[in-house]
Amino acid sequence: MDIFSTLQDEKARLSPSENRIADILLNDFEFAVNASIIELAEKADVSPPTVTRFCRRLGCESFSDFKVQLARTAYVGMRYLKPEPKSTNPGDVAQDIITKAQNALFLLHRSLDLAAIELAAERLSRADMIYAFGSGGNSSMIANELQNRLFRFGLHVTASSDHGMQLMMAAAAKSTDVLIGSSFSGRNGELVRAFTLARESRVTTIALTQSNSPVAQVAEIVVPIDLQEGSNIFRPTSTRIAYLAVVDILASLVAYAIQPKAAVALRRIKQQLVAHRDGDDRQLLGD
Amino acid sequence: MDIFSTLQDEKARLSPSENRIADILLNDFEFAVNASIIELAEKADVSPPTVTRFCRRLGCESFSDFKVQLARTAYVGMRYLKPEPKSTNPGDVAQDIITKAQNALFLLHRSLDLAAIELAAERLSRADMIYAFGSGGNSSMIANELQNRLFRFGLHVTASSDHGMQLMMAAAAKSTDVLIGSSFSGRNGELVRAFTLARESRVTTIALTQSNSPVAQVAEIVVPIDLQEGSNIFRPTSTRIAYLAVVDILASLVAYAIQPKAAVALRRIKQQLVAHRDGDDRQLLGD
DNA sequence: TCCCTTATTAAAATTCTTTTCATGATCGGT
DNA sequence: ACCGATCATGAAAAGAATTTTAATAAGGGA
Repeated sequence: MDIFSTLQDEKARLSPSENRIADILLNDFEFAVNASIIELAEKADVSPPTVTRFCRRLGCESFSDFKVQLARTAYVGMRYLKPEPKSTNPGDVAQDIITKAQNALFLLHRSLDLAAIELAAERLSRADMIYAFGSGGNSSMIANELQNRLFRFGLHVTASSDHGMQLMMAAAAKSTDVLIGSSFSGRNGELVRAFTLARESRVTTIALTQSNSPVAQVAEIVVPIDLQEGSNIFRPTSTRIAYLAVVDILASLVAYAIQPKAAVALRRIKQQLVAHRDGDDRQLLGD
Repeated sequence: MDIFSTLQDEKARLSPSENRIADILLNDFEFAVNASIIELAEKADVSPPTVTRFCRRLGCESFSDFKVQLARTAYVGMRYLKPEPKSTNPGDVAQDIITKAQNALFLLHRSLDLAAIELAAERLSRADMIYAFGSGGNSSMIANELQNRLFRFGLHVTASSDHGMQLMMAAAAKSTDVLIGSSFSGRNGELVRAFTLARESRVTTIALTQSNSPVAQVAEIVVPIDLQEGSNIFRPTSTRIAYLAVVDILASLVAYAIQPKAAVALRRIKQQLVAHRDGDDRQLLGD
């Protein structure tokens, strides 16, 4: 577990002096990782022993252990306390985007519901047919991605971003099928309808969405993904990266669950692709 | 700049003793970040002053500064030295995938050609019409993503993953248009043809691909993305995440270049979406 | 109010880190 | 092969930083 979550958890129970130390960590992090215990103590207006105790309280061996933990967490975890890009020049924008993406992954990792993912993977790997639904630029990409990943293992999958088709497919699905749907906002009413319909025939329904959202409420298995977008309206990507990572995890688990079948299918696809190009075997599966 | 690249650069010039220290960092990193200078010196079979000198050589103030730098870089940067997932249980798979994704972003950030990106963004923002091409599950997703991002700014874009259409569109494009194509492998022969055709009419051509690949060779502007996939054939995702991040950067720079126009278009799209749902304004742009 | 618990620190002890200086090795040029 | 210069290294000393100890202060009930 990392320091910042511990800090969040403990902050209320901290004494006034310790709170001053915590504040420095949160506000002037750069200073904190570089300072000696004495400097830090001075800045917080406490004595060095208080700092040592503070570190121990947060689960560290010693002050230097604490600094290492801090630095380690911070590379990724800290940045979300400093929200916006410094300027619109390419270097800063790139840095900001990449940091946000790494953060999204970091937060995702922390909040993953592994049990749900495992269950979802298990159902997917046994499905007679898989329907992957999602609409709007983001979720439809996820639906396509699911198709793209799963068909390679020899599974039967189709993706749709068309509400009408989704409803018809949901109505036609059987109890041995799986419907997996993505909704970033959790408020895709049509998807809710499709899920509801599918559950009437006891089709397994899996939702990748925000927990406690309308979509989450109607799905049998919910893989919660709770990340809020940064306030910059131009940029919805980091959440998508998190979704992609979840799909990746799901697909990998499915692959492991059905190893032999998947390997055969993959080999065939690969041969097909290589024949179609110039025989370079090192290329990707697909482009 | 981070310690690991410095280490890579310097390693050849290091003395034998210093090399032993470097080896410990690379092989037993966990030990290294937690050890005191004395422990580290002992393990490397050198004296503490040698360690101090080693740290200075790598550009750090002191040993403790060095440890902080190390820990900071390591959270993301270090992991790629330990390649494969430990097991196929969900926790390990998730950890492995997320680490790889973060690494892909980390390596991408290091190798970004900002000048090329800036130039590409500038051309995109002035284009009369943008054609986004890509085939195969991965690149076609990127093409769609480009469309999805750019149309929101009021630009004219179309994406295609169909070779025939691509050729026709490339033939029809004018010199005020921009053709942007993605190829993970760089060996998409049809895309090469489309690029070649487009350049005959002096259409601006932008490639997101591996440097020095066939696709890169025919494009006017190359945004190089050079990451090799891990050896696990089940998993091509982390490269895609890097491509997505590049698209994100490009799209953001385009947005900044054409601010007012983009903001208006976005507002309209947002109203449309909100009206269509249940009026919750906090949701994403699209699902 | 008094006593107990907890928080805090000054000072001492300890441990870690760096500097200094001396030694040994290496290398290029005679 | 020899010499001198440069570099690498470590022992010991000096200097910091950190932790422990033990004593004080500050709250919070009985």
